[in-house]
Amino acid sequence: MNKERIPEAVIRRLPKYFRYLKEMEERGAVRVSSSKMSRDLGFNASQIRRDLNCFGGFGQQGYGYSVPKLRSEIARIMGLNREHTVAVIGAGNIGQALVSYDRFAREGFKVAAIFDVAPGRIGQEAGGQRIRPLSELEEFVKKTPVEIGVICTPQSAAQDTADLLVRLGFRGIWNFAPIDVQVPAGVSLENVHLNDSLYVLAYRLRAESSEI
Amino acid sequence: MNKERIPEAVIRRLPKYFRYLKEMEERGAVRVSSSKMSRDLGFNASQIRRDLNCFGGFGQQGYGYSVPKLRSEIARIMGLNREHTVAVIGAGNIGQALVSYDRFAREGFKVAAIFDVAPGRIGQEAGGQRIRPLSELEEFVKKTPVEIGVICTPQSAAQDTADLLVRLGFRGIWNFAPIDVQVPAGVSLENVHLNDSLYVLAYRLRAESSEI
DNA sequence: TAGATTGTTAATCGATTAACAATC
DNA sequence: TAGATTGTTAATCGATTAACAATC
Repeated sequence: MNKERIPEAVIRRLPKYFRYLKEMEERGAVRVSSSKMSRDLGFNASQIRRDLNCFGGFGQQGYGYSVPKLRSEIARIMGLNREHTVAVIGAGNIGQALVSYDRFAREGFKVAAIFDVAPGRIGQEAGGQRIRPLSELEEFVKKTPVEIGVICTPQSAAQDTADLLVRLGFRGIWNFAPIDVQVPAGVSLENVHLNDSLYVLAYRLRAESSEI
Repeated sequence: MNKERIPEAVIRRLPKYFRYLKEMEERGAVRVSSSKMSRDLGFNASQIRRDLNCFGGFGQQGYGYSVPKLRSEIARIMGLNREHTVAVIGAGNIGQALVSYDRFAREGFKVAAIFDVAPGRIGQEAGGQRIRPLSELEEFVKKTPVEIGVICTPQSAAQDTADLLVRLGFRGIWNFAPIDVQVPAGVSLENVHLNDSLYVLAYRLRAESSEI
């Protein structure tokens, strides 16, 4: 077990391990070796053992890893062993889709409420939730603590929304606006950037077609 | 200019350069230096010069880079100087949100059609498009060539959908299902993994709270 | 010309992979 | 015990950063 800072690359691989182990467990597997994981996930076996050892010695020489134990350890490391509460800011297409997307709820991320500023949207329904006026957010979080704010506003409102969420004590921000919002240290942030992903795809299409 | 393979890390930074230069151009900036970009983007200035030099010597000693020229070069490199056609497979929450999201259309990614298999969805409207039966996809792409397929199906149908898209000659796949789909060489693929991003956020929340 | 800034080589840093002793 | 596989150190690889000559 390594007590140093966890490299970003390792953190980004944790969800892959988790998804893999969850599937293995559902299929009834009880043990797995780093070499089997290597074959299935396409990561180097040394890398897998090294990654897992950042968090503790979960394996056993000569045997490998216990699938249920390793899955539950990784869930614990990622904080997936408890529920998270989420508030969605912006009830446009993406905001509504996220509220309606039951997969997140099934994985423990519960949408407590969805907010918007547009009078035409306030009061409408989205995913079984009444869309509330953003002006009620402050009061709402006083009654119902919420950890994660999801920014689904237009780009122009994204940074202001982030500032508001920080001021109201949100501890994590999941940003879908196509801009890197800035938050102070202590607030966790994931900028999603769907656009960037599409741009990278366009790049590859162009590169594939022009290089041969 | 460097004729070797472009590192993945450089490709992932291209969208950031593009967004930045677009904004600079809209504000009327005509020149920019690597050191100014470094301050604004938070990348090292050497890295920026090195990145841009992968594709060509776009700068001028003593002056820097022309904003409009660099923006248009990067647009060309990423294939953003032309339109792309897109078909969305799966008219659930995310599929419908993507069809309705006009930002993609504004950036040159036009949704030609949206498909589903559920009788309850077929014939309904989403973002001004009639939802078509997936069985019509083959016929559709014969008449209207489509480059990019967007997988918005449930996880269980994702790989089959990818296989179908490959068979029908799609050149790029943008996958929103929470699984790494496999495609043969020559087909470009971006797995989005919204879940993974949320898991990483949960990890950081947990790490922030337990390390101090 | 003098000043500025690129393009590019060299140095550093960090991440990945290989190797193997420890041990179940 | 013998075989298997981890945990961990050492070697390699690649990406980032620093330095500076080239040159506008």
